[in-house]
Amino acid sequence: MGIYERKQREKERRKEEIIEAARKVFSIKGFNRATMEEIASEAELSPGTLYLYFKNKEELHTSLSISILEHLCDKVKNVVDQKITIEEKIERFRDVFIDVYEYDSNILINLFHLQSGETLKNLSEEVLAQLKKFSSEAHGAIADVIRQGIDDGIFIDEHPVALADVLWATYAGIVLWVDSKRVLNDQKDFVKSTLNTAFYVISNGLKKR
Amino acid sequence: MGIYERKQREKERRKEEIIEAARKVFSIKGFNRATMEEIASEAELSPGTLYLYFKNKEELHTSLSISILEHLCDKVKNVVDQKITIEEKIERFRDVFIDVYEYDSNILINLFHLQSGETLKNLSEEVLAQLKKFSSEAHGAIADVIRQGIDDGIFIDEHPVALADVLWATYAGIVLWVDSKRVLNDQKDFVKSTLNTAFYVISNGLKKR
Amino acid sequence: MGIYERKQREKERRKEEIIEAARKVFSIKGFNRATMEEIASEAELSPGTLYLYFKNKEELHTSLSISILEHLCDKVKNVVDQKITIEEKIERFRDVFIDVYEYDSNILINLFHLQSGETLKNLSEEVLAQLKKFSSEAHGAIADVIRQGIDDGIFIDEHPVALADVLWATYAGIVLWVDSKRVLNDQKDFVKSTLNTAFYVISNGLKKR
Amino acid sequence: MGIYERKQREKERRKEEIIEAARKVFSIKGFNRATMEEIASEAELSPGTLYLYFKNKEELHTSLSISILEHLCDKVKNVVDQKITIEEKIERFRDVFIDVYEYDSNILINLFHLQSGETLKNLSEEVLAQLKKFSSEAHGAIADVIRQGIDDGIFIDEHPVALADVLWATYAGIVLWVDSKRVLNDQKDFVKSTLNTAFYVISNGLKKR
DNA sequence: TATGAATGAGGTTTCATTCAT
DNA sequence: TATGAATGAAACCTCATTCAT
Repeated sequence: MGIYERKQREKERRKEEIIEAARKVFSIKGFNRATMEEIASEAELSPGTLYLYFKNKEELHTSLSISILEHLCDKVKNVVDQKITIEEKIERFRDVFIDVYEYDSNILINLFHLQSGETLKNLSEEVLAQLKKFSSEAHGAIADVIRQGIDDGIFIDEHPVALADVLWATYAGIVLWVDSKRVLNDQKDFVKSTLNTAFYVISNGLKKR
Repeated sequence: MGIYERKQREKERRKEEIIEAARKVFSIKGFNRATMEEIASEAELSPGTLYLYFKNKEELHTSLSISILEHLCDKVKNVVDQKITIEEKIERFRDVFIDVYEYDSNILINLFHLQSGETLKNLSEEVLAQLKKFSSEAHGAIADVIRQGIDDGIFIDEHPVALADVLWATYAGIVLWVDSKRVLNDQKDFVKSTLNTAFYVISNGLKKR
Repeated sequence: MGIYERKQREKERRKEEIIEAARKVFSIKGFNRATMEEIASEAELSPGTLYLYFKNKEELHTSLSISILEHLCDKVKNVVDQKITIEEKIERFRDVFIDVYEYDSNILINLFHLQSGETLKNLSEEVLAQLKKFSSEAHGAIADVIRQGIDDGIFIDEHPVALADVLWATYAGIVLWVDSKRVLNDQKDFVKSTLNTAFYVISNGLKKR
Repeated sequence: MGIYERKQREKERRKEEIIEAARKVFSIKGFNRATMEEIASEAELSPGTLYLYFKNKEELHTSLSISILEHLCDKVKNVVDQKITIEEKIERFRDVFIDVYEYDSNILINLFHLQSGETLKNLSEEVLAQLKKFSSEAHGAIADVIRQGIDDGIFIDEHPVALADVLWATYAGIVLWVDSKRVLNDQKDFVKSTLNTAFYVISNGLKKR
């Protein structure tokens, strides 16, 4: 391994460390209440160092979101490659969503929260590109499975991309909606059952009659 | 009308005016970038005055959210009272969601965005109560319709509240998800068609086979 | 006096106070080393308040420069109006320059120091306009006197504006040059004698032979 | 050449390279906006290396100033040695000033700008000594010529050092004054003509009647 | 009730400088 | 000698909120 590669790898490792620290802080405080100083302190670095690796707070946050999106994307693509029926794949998607939610629900909530217009202006090209990449890959994989279902004559004749949107959006919606209900109604952890119901309804609804 | 009632009514009117000004500013700037001074100026009041009517920025924002939630709630309940079939009612819910989205999509996005854990701590009891009230009323109305569908043997045998959750969460999810896709992929205004697809799938999925 | 005028006047007074505090701090520390907090503290105000009256540090500094430029301008115009010979007026200009230098040499030095390209970009239109106004008025008044001298056949046939430039630049140059010499050679306060010599040479040089 | 001399020479060469890089960056950005990292990058070195050759940013800047001052000094002394009349020498001084201005006006402006009190405190003895040396040499050379003119009965009976101050300060003043006018009035490149006028007035004014 | 000037804590960010390698 | 990652102090500026009038 050349000296350049070693440095590059070292740099990646450091980035990961910072992202890990950011995960903890953002998770507890949310974007606004989290401070760069706090994240730096969590990473046992000085505030200035963060800026050697991330352009600004916004970008650090997005890099964190990307890391979870990448994770999600990997798992979704993994489902596609499995040798199982279409219907089973749809069920596996549900499981992936539940897994990821359980892995880090707060960051997932932030992921959906912060992908709004104004937010994306301060991001570097690189980060924005990654965001798009993983986002469209995950989405594309789901659309592919649905397309297959349509081709097989199992699913209703709707545009597969639109159906993938529905699936994905439902996921996002349940995560957020349930989060707010948890606060308002002091109910806890019914994401799982709600997702189950949702997927039951949707997979039922996808099928031709 | 006594002097007390008149005062009370006057106060309500003033609150409405402020909320209206806040709607404009939050809609354009989002929660963080909007300033109390800007809202005050839009309402042709001084910053200090806002604090006579709302405890803080957070609460003003939530009051705004509530006003749209109330609107949504009214419309949902209106659907329930109509003399139409269950299936038509489900279709009407879709129309209500589309209407409200078109009325003020930005605020609606904020409504979902900001109902997250940390945010709700600064709210007064009164505001929190209202939030819960409209939220559960709207949700309950939907659940009632679904329950009816189940009782009529049309819909699948799932818990009606859970099914209402799914419906509602799907709505929230599509609004948010589509908003972020708009930014990432430069696509515009396909909320409507996505909602259509979603409701088609779901209403299909609700039905017994 | 109406309420509006009173407020306006009050605001002006407060601006003056801040400028006065800034004069002290900038005078001792120079532009870079002076901090807004220090100026605020000198003015017995909070840092935030400074920003109610001045857009930023740059503009506060320039406003200070303007106040001395205005003073200089007044005195120059005053000389022009006096009923004395052209040659006496030139001598009076010298006295004005010496007076102003003695009034606040440090700020005067800053005035010349900071009127450089990059600096002026952050200023508000209003401030920039004032800067130009006083600058060109003072300069114009000097040019007028010189023009008179040329018309009277006393002075050499050069463009009066160019000659005014020379006079003015000599002033600026001596203030700065002498300031740096003071540091390098530990000489003190020979601005006056240098200005005297300069004006002697120049007024001699202005005359036709 | 011994190993010590070679090292010394090598060190000088490296210093020159850094100064050259600094010239470019300071010239474009000015003292404050220029960063050590940028200068290092321009010199194809690392930031840390700059500190092996210069105590700090201030001293690097001053070294740059000195290099131009040395250049100026050389040229001035060169004029003195020429076999021409006193009056021609004064004219040559003007040409030297114009040449140097044209060579690097920005750095020259900085040279005058930054020789103010506070700035000089961080300089090493060595650098300060050089600054004084070239400064007084150039100035002394001019004074010598003027002294000669007085002795020859051509020039007015004033202290030659004071007259040299006037000449020098006029130069500094025009450079700065013209720079600020350029910004305020959008006029360009009339340093030359202003310097011409100034020298015409002054050389006229130096002469006895 | 309404004002709006003043507050001041606190955040992000920059960058000259250091030091282990 | 050279590196360059890391430091960390410090600065500017914002803005929600208060309170005397």
